[in-house]
Amino acid sequence: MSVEAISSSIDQLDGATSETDDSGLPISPVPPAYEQVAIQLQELIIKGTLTVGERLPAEGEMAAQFGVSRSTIREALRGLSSQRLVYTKRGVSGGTFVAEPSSEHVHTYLETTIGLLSGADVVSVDEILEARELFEVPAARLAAVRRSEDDLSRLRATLAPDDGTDPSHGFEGHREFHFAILKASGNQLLDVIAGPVFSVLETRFVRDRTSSGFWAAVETDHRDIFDAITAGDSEASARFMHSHLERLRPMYKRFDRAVQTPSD
Amino acid sequence: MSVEAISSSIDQLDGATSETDDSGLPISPVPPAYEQVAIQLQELIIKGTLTVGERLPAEGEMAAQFGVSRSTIREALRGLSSQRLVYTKRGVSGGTFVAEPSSEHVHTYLETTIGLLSGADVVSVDEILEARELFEVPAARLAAVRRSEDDLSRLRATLAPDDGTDPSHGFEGHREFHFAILKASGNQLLDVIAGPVFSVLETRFVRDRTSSGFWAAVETDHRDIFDAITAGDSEASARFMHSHLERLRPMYKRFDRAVQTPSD
DNA sequence: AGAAGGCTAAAGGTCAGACACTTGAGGGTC
DNA sequence: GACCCTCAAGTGTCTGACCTTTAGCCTTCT
Repeated sequence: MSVEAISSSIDQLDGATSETDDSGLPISPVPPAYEQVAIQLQELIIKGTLTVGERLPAEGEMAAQFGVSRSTIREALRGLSSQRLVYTKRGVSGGTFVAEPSSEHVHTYLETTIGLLSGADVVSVDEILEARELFEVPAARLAAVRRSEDDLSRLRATLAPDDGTDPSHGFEGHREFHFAILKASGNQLLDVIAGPVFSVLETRFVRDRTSSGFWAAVETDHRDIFDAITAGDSEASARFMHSHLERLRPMYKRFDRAVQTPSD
Repeated sequence: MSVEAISSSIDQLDGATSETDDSGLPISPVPPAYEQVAIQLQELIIKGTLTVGERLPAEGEMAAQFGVSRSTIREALRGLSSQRLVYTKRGVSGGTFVAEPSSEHVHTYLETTIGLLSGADVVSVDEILEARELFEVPAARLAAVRRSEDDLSRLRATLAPDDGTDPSHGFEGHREFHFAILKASGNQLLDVIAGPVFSVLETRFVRDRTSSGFWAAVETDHRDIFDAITAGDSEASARFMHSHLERLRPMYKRFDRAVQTPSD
């Protein structure tokens, strides 16, 4: 699985001719060398020829193996590392290593990308809101059945302290509560996908603190959901989450298109 | 919005000191220049300072603006282009341009990443199967209400022709059918998210053709769902989809962990 | 006049080689 | 035995050159 496996899997580059062409013409533009290298390495990683944590050959060695210059190799690696497929370490024990897939990276990527899709009007707020409901209502249902003690205390921590109605609590508490629900759903894939959808709504559409009465109502909703989850009542939990999201909906819609305030 | 906007937003690099540190120590490792450049450009794109389709300055110009070499700029750009934030064109009218966000790219990325997450056992098949059900059942429900004529004919095309029970139809037809349902749901976000989840199941867990009796049952399920969608009966549609997925479930589980067959 | 073909310049793609910086390890000194 | 120094391997960065691609322009031939 080490360097030998790599060098045996490598197609030396010279005048590669790919066979598919978007425009339907028989000719095909040769992709740049850095891209070919990146693709080959990516395949080795995806197929599992290169295992997680494994160290790739040094840049210079790879350059020799692929028959390209070190700069080309580096450009390929930059692409892979920005996709979190590899990471690099400096120093004598340094090198390029196959990265461990992490759901956090996916979260970051999705948040950025969904934000861009919505900013470019490829997807509408309504679609995001609908998707959110599709994700979070089942999440609440699952959470009621699966929540651990840790989940419960995490949820409890996001609720406003007592009845003090701490005004500063609203926004952050709301955020944390919903993330905690997703986590408590016990399905990491749901968590990692629904999290960014929610984040985008929060960061792109909610700007100002709304009236304190509003946050009080939100808080009440949260407590209802929390109680249902604590009681293990999945249907009530789903129902409360549903009506909670209905209450929130107009808030997001109101701020739609009011983004891009040049003041940061 | 052009070069001036960029140069005014650029932090010339020399001895930048970031303030956050994972290990909690007061010192902080300075990220490589290419990364700093990439981050700055990424922010300009996300914030909308650089608009879609806009051309960035030539590599040489940016190198001068950032106070780094052209290689460093290029490494930064490779990272951005592998995230599909920018793309490059060669020739006299060439350059680096801000890319239009596309749901296809998201699909590709998610498929790769979810595949890796499952390959590394970060998420289990059960989680993927559960998430799929969470996505596709509502998709079927929505499709029944929203499907256009195009959607219907696309769906119809994925069904086996008549009763010929074309044996080769099974797998591909199944694939197409589910994608068509997602599309017919009318929610692109749901489509772009659920699509890769389904793809991963198909490409990583289903390998062999199962018995023809199995595919016949699948075909019957598909027709039931199709009829319900055609009739606009959202609840029936959801119900049929649900039982269809229950039928499929053991198939995926059976092939779990039987991956990594070295024969390609 | 119009079409075909070649010239040119701008911009990305690639290369070679050098040097700087980082970091773990081994060895030497007190 | 603890501390410091040096060394080596590897990534990070720079320089400067040359190649390749491509659109527009210009020339030339019909």
